[in-house]
Amino acid sequence: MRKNGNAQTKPYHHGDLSRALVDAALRLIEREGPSALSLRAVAREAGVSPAAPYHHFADKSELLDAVARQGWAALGQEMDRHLALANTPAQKRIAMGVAYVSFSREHPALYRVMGDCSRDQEQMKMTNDGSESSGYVAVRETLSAESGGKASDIDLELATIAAWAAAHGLSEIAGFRQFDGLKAELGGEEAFVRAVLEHLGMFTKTHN
Amino acid sequence: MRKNGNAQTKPYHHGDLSRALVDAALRLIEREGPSALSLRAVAREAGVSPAAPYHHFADKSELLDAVARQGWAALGQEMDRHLALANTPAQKRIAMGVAYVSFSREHPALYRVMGDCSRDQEQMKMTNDGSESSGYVAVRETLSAESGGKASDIDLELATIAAWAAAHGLSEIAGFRQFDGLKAELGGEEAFVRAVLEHLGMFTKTHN
DNA sequence: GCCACCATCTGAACGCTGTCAACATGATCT
DNA sequence: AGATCATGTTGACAGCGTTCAGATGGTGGC
Repeated sequence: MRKNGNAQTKPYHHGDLSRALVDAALRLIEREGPSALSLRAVAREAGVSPAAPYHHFADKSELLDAVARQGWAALGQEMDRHLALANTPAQKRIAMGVAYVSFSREHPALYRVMGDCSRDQEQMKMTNDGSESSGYVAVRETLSAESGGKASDIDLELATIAAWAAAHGLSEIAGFRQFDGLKAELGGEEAFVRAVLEHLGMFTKTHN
Repeated sequence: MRKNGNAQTKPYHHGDLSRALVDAALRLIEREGPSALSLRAVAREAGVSPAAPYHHFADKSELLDAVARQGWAALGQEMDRHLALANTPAQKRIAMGVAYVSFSREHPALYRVMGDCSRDQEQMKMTNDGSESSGYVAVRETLSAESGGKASDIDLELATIAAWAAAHGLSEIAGFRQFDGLKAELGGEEAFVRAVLEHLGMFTKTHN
């Protein structure tokens, strides 16, 4: 009845409404913020009736899922781009963190939708299949390289999770007004983000 | 016209509807989840008409604000409780992190409301006045003690922000299913959280 | 070339939501 | 006692997600 699989088959009437709806949602989200993102508004933006999306998505959350996937893909590209500019593992680790937080700060509404989707599904939805996201793997590999390959698998996993948690947490609080003074002092938000990330383990005792 | 200040003056008809509404919201949020938290549902739960809340809160978000403040207060108490059980600064740092994440994991719906409010107001709303939250100060003091008082103010601030970001980030991803195996291996979710927090700065180079 | 089929889109409807204006109630002050 | 005003109710409005019956029009079989 309803397509749940790859919605890539060309539609008949519109042209490609699935994609048009996602694009309309992305446009709306950047223009009006996440609270303005109603199904009806998306349909309006795409120029179709409020019921039209239901032939392509089971419900609103499935449309938001598609938007979120687009967002995670873009974030992954951004991390790759920053990664290519860094040389040492330590530089790479920081570069990925800065890329992650910068993206979330430049597209806060989209990042919010991405986070809501992940939370609802209780997983990082960065790939549509069940495999690990390329970003997650890249972080772990960088940490592995930084340890000289001497870290155990479990330590590596835990450190990767910690890094991811820090990036996500910083993404959500970096915009708080109480940091405005500190940002000015450090020369901008990116410098602030970099500084925070560099202070992550400042007082963590060495592990055995 | 509408009270925006301390809504603690005893109401006439109901008894204390402001508080009753917040309590009803907390009850609803734990029972039905955050998506069921509509103004009308809260009024229903409190046994009043849908328009009654508007004599105590300007709009829905102001009611949620009050709920969030209650949540931050409870979280602060929980952190204090864990703090009292730890001895060394390092233990205290970890204990506060575990307390934070445990609270958010035990009351996920409430924590979501708390986060949404903070995000909308672009600040950590842990106190109703503009002062720094006691939790934030406690973290900074612990980190200061751990450094032996030798860390600069700015380093201390950055490290505190990093710690807060990590705790918040871990709160949001700790429930993801992809960590279930790791949690089982480590002996439960709290052990997992503790392990992640201890790996926070695993590969961070020493600062100068 | 025609027709039946079916994916796609529309229009109208339902119950829900947040919010408001008008009105009712009743405690408090003089 | 009577005025006042904070508090509560009722009824209404637009907008929301969602569903369903029916219109539309491209596609494959004959």
